[in-house]
Amino acid sequence: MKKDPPLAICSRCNLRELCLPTGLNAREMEQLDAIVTTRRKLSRGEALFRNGDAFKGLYAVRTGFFKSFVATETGKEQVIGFQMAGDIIGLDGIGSQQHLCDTVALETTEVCIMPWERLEDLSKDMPILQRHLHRIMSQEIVREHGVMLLLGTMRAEERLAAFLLNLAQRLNARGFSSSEFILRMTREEIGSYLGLKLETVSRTFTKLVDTGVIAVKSRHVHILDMAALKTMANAL
Amino acid sequence: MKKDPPLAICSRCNLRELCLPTGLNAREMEQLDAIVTTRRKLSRGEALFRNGDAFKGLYAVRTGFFKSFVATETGKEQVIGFQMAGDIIGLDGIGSQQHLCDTVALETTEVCIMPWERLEDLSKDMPILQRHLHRIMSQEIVREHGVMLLLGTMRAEERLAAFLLNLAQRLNARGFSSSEFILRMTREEIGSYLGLKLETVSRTFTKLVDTGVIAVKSRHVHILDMAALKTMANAL
DNA sequence: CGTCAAGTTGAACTAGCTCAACCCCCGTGG
DNA sequence: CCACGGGGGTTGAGCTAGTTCAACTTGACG
Repeated sequence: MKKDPPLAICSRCNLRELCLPTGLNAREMEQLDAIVTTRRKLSRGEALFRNGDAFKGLYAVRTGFFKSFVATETGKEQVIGFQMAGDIIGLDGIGSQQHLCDTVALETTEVCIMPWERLEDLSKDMPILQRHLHRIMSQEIVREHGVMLLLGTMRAEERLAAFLLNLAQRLNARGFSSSEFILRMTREEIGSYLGLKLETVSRTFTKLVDTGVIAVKSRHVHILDMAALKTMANAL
Repeated sequence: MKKDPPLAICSRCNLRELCLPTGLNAREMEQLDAIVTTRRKLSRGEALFRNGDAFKGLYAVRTGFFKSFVATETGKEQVIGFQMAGDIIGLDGIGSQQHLCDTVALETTEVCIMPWERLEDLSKDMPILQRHLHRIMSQEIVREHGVMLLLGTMRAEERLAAFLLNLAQRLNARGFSSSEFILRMTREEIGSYLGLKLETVSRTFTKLVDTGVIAVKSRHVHILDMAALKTMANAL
């Protein structure tokens, strides 16, 4: 974790449109730049924060993948999301001022740290930022509704199809191929997210391969028939 | 839907501590009162809003129960929450300025309407309100993590136990009995929320009755052994 | 008093789980 | 350079929790 005076990078960051509000003037941009004074690099398996850690601010993913999960005393774990470049992490901590889930790097990653106090402060005089924060939180709520729908009503094939589609769309929005990508998570982690056992995830993968919808080589996924995949997911 | 000049009621509302920030001075309280100019009564089955409706503001439940649910084009429905007095409804609409789920009254209800523009505006000069709004959204995110854990990892008995406990706690926080209450939703609605079929919900109820943990007479539930129920839920 | 929605219960079925064997990388150290 | 060790992945066989379908009961309300 290195610390230096304003990096003045947000204004030139290629993830700008993803994690920042649009329509800021130069002065506002400058003020925002001033907030992101710290970055942090993590390596595979390292925790960005743990359940119970004090909440200090939000994190914007610059590179790499994360997983967030909640766990019970009895050892059950539920992955609640995978975050990639441009995603904002840490919203769970705002309410109680401490984190209520774990977030761990799935590979080498880098995040920008945005101290919450300063965000709250700045948003008072910057309506665009205020609106953006509200938007991010609201969208996270909506995203979770989708996951609940998936967990509550969909069958294994539908779940996996929806998962792959979601990944594809998000990668596409970041300028990557939406039809060919590398999974950053294990079958077990996918299973935990989808409410399935890893064996079921594996079997469902081979089922999708057998029907010619995708090609899979370990973690390398190639979507061959996007339309068919969409039909299978048939539920956002 | 009746409309009259400032009802000046928040300041005297017995749900104050639930839906409003604490620590407001008289002037701030007055400003907040001025926001809630409208209330709305609904009867059983009536929709507060539907998926796609324009987002106008948040709703604070005054009396009665609601359910919110998302649905797919293919007819699948997932209940994402039940709201009772003091709960805030409508956060899903902030991001896109339109609602992305349905919310329907389960019985005769009344809500206070809080126009979003005015809330956003007022929160600029009222840090306590700003923080409160952030808190509400963050807590909703955390709540949904709990539901995801339930849907992804728990078995039928655990789900129902967790559901009943949650209801009991929330009713208790509102001054009602935590051991005896009336369910406002059908078995089917409970099932939709818990990711189970109505028959499974019914069977699980009778299982809990047979083991002496609860007594049930149609929608009337009596928790006989709170400790045992907690053990079964064993996962928040 | 009849009707209809909601709830219960039974019996057969099945999607996904469990357990277990096996394979395939890939990195490490001899 | 090769052997080996171990985490991740696949596949099979049997099992089980929960679903499905269907019959029946209960209770609220006009």
